[in-house]
This record gives sequence, C-alpha cells and structure tokens, in this order.
Amino acid sequence: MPGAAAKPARRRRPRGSINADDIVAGAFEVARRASLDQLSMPVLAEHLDVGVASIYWYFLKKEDLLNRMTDLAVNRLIQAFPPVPDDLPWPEFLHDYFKRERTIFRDDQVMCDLVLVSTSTYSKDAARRLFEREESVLARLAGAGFSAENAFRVFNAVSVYTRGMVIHERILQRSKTPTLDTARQRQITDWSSMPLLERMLDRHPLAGTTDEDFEFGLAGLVSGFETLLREQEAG
Amino acid sequence: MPGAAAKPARRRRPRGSINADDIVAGAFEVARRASLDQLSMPVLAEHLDVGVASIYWYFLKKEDLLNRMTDLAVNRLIQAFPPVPDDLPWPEFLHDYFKRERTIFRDDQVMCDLVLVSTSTYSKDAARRLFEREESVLARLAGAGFSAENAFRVFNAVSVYTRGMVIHERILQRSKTPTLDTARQRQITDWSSMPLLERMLDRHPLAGTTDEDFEFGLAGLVSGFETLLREQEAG
DNA sequence: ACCTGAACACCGTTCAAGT
DNA sequence: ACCTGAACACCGTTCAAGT
Repeated sequence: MPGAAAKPARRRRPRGSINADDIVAGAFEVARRASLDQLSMPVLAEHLDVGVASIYWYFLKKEDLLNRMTDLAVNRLIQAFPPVPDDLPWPEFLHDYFKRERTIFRDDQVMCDLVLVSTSTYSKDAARRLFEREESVLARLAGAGFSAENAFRVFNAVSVYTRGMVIHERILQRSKTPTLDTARQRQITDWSSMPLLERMLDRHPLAGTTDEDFEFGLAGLVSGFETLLREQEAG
Repeated sequence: MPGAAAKPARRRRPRGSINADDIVAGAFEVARRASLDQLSMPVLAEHLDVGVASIYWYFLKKEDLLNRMTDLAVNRLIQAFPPVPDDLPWPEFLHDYFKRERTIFRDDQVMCDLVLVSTSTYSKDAARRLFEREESVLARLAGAGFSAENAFRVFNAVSVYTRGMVIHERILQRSKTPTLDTARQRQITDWSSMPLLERMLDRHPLAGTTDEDFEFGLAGLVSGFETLLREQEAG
C-alpha cells in the first residue's frame, strides 16, 4: 500500500442535501460547543460533513454567514422579551426591562458575541423589529411625561449601561486572566495604601458584576431620570 | 540568471540591534497605522526589518506582546488623568472624571481596543496603578458621605456606563455598517408606526453617541446617586 | 444547479541552524 | 546570546472541475 491510509474520504453528497439553514444551524452548534471565534469554515464543514467550498456556494463570505447568524440572534433576543405591560409604573417597568435584557444576553453567550461584541451586521428587517421594540418602550416613557427627546435619551443611556455591563462581564470571562479573582487580588500587593478597596476584597468577584452591582447602577439611573422628569414637569 | 529576482534579501542584523522595547514601539506604529487586529507578526517583522522568528525571541507568544502593549496603554491612560481635585463638589468631580475618561479612550483607538475590547491582560503593576487611581476616587466619595460599599458601586456603575458608551461607539465605527446612518435609516422602512423614533431621525448619528447623549446618561447617574446619598444620610 | 479537492495567500509558531 | 529562513498547521477564499 503506497498511499498510507489517511482520510475517510467522505462520499459525494447529492445536490440539495444541504441548504443555507442547515449551515447556519450547524454554525450555531459549533459556536455553542466552543465559542464564536472558534467557528472556522473548515471546522464547520467538517461538522456538517461537507466540503469547505460547498459552504461558499450559500455564503459568499464568512461575514455573510455571521450576519445571517446575527439576524437570528436578534430575533431570539426580541422574542425573549415579554410584551410591554402598562400596569407597572415606568420606573419599575424600565428596571425590569433591562434586568431582563441582561439575563437574556448572559444566558446566551453566542448571542452576546454576535449582537454586542462582534462587528457583524443585521438585516434591515431585524433592525426594524429592534426599532419597533424600542418605540414601544419610548411610547411608555412618553406616556409618563417624558419628551420624545428625553425618552430616547433615557432608553439609550440605560441600554448603554446594561450592555456595557454585559460586555464587561463577557470580556472578563473570555480572558482567562484571574486578575480580578479574589485570591490573586490578595497577593497582588499590599493594600495598606488603599483601605477602601481593601474592604472590598471579600466581595464576590471584585469586578463588580454581580446582580446587586448591576441593579445598583440601574436603580441609580432610573432614580436620576425620575428626578429629571419631576424637574421637567415643574419647569 | 536562473533564480528570478525575488526578495531584497535583508542583511543579517547584528545581535543587540533590536530589543523588546523597539518591538513594542513598532507594534504600536503598525496598530496605529491600521488597527489592532491588522497587527500580525509577519507585518510587524517587515515593519521592523527583522525576521519573523526574531520577535519570538523576545515574546514567546503574540499574546505576550499584546499584554505588554496593554500595560503601556494602561500607563498612558492613568497619566492622562489630572490629579483628583478636592475643591469640586463630588457630583461635578465625578462628571468631569468620566467625561475625561471617555475622551481619553476616544482619542486613542488602539488604547481602547487593548484595554476595553481585547481580552489581553495587564500586569499586576498596571493593575495596582489602576486600583490606586480608583482608591483616590473612592476616598473622594467616602469623604462626601458614601459608605465604602456604595462608593465602590457608584464608581463601578459610572465606569461601566462610560466604557459601555466608548465600546458601543468603537464597535459602530469598526463595522462599516451604515445601518444607523441617517440616510440609510430613512430608507429602511416606513416609520409611520414609530412616530417617536421618527422624530429622532434628524439626529446626529441615530446611535445616541453624541457628547450630549453621553452626558445626559452621566448626569442621570450622578443625580440618582445624589438622591441615594441624601436617603443614606436621612435613614 | 449544486458539490468538491486542491490550490493560494495569509496567519501564529517552531526548529534547526547560522553567527 | 541573539538572529534567521524554512517549515508546520491553521485559516479564509477561489477555481477548475466533477455530477
């Protein structure tokens, strides 16, 4: 035997045996198993038991595949939100809404990477659905007395805060650095010149990413906007 | 001439003609010229006029190089802050502090990518300097009446918000997607079902990343924490 | 119309060698 | 002790060919 046994040599697939949806589904499986940046075309092809080039018949670029994935992720994100209730006072509503957003992203790291950290894009359709969702929240705020401009800015600020926390947490867990792990923190140096931080060493993660930490800032934001609304109504 | 002219064939460099600092400096040059993720070992080697393998004598992994770069970036970040003044009331101080942080990151995209979005790590030394800086802010807040725990959480929340805005802006500019560009936005669909958002279309970027947008949320946060402090003192 | 292996240009990293 | 080209395993993408 001259050519030593090497590859199982997959049999040629009949046409129509894969399609774009299968590829995207497989891509999510691979990404879930490891992480989004472990997703490569060769690995995906192997997972699907397909030649690499076949994928390129359906997606001209890897980026196109990622964009399609992002679209699906956005859909899942939107569907994960409950309908906007109108029995709750707006501060509580806003609080719940973004608390929810955080848990959604936290429970789906691939979604987080696609929508929040990667530079991939979503379709106009997905954008529209996101905007519709935002509009319903803005309507809620406008109904409570905020000007359109302020409603927009309130939504924006709380959104940036929430996503900032999600991203921060995600990046921390991606970098294996236990820099912020308590144990290591203790050995980093003497804390004698930093008495206030020293008292924080017994904390959870020192990074300030617990539920309480998140909700503290969220409550602060909402409270600040309550004040603003009062001033707006008074002025 | 059998071997067609191909490479200029760089002459061998004498030992000691490069060192770790030169490599890091060159890496920043390359990253500045394009962006951090354009920085590759071959490109860097070419820029330095050195064999690729030479870099690996000083940095065992590309990650080591990135970590070193991150360390320098953290130093620059800290030095860019003015000393903490004690003549300003804490709300204004906090406002200025994070307004400053935002501009620092915004003016240095490589620093932003290294410290905020990449998973690279910084040394214990850099971490210490960051903590010392944080401690001085905490001291300021504690002096104003916040408990240690609340001072920590206030700092944390405003930090997350600020960095969230910086990252958001950075990711928007990295993805060429003009999804949020006004012109495209207008053509996306009819806005008739979204009257509130429609009124925002004449905005700057629709993304809500202007200075005013940022400072609106910042002011909201600070205002919320003022309320909290009042309640803490009352209770 | 769809599927494919082989090739290309790139990347990070290693290694056996030069000086 | 430092510097190096060539090689390796990987990646994204293309292409000329199979059915």
